[in-house]
Amino acid sequence: MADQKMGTALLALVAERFKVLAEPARLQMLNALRNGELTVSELVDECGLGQANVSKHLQLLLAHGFVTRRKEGLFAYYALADRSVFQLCDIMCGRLSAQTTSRRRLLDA
Amino acid sequence: MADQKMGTALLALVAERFKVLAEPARLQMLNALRNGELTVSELVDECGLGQANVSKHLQLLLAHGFVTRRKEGLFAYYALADRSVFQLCDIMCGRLSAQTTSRRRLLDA
DNA sequence: TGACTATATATCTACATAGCTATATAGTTG
DNA sequence: CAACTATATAGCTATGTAGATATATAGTCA
Repeated sequence: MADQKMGTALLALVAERFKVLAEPARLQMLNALRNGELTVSELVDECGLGQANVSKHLQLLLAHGFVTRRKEGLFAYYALADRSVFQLCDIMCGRLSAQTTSRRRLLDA
Repeated sequence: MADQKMGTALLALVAERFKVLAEPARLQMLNALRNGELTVSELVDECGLGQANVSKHLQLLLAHGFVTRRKEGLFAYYALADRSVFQLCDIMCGRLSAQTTSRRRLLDA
C-alpha cells in the first residue's frame, strides 16, 4: 500500500479523515480521552469549550469512527475507538521536531 | 510522547499540519511525487488541476516542509521532503479498512 | 404529573480557503 | 532588445464550518 499510487477516490476518503483531525478542538478532545472515557460535560470542563460545540464535534468524531459512545442514564460516555490517533500525532510531532532542528542549524550556520 | 497529554499549543501545531493534508488535491500532488521530483507543469498534467492552484498548494506544502524545491532555469522541481506522509496515509487506510470490515460484520449478522 | 439535568440539534454569523481569472515575475532564446 | 515560457501571486466568488445562542429531546426524581 505504501508503495503504489493511491486512487483519487481513496485519497478523498483519506483527506476527509485528516480533515476531522485538522481541528485543535477535536484533537484536544481526543487528547482528553487519552486516559479513558468521559461524559460530554466532563469534556466540556476539560476542554473549556461550549456544550453544543462539544456535542457537534463528538458527532463528527463518532461518525468517522474515532470515538465510541455508550449511553447510561442521562449520561453519554465517549471513549477513543483506538489509539492510532496518537500514532499519527507522534509522526507529525517527529516531523515538526526535525524541521525545527534543521531550521535552527540553518540559523546557527 | 504517545503517553502523556499534549499541550494545547502543540495540539494547534499538529492540527495545522493535519489541515495541510486534509485536502484531496494536495494528497494527490504528494502522491504524484511518490516516484520522484516533478515540475509544476508536470504536476498540473498529472493531477488535472489549474496551474495557479498547483502553485498555491505547493507554496503551502513547501511552507510546512512537506516538499522541497529546486529551481533550474525556468523550471521548479518539487520533491517529497520525506515519506512520512505515506506512513500517515497507511494508518488512515488501516483504520478505514478496519471500520469497513466491522461495519460489514454488523450488516451480515 | 412537573421540575430538573444531560445531551443533541437547529439556526445564525464570521471567517477561512479552494478554485478561477488575470497579471506579475523571472528566466530563456531569437 | 523583444517575444516567449514557466512559475508565482493578486483578487474574486462560492462554499464549508467553528462557535454562539436558543431550543428540542430524553432520562431522572420529587
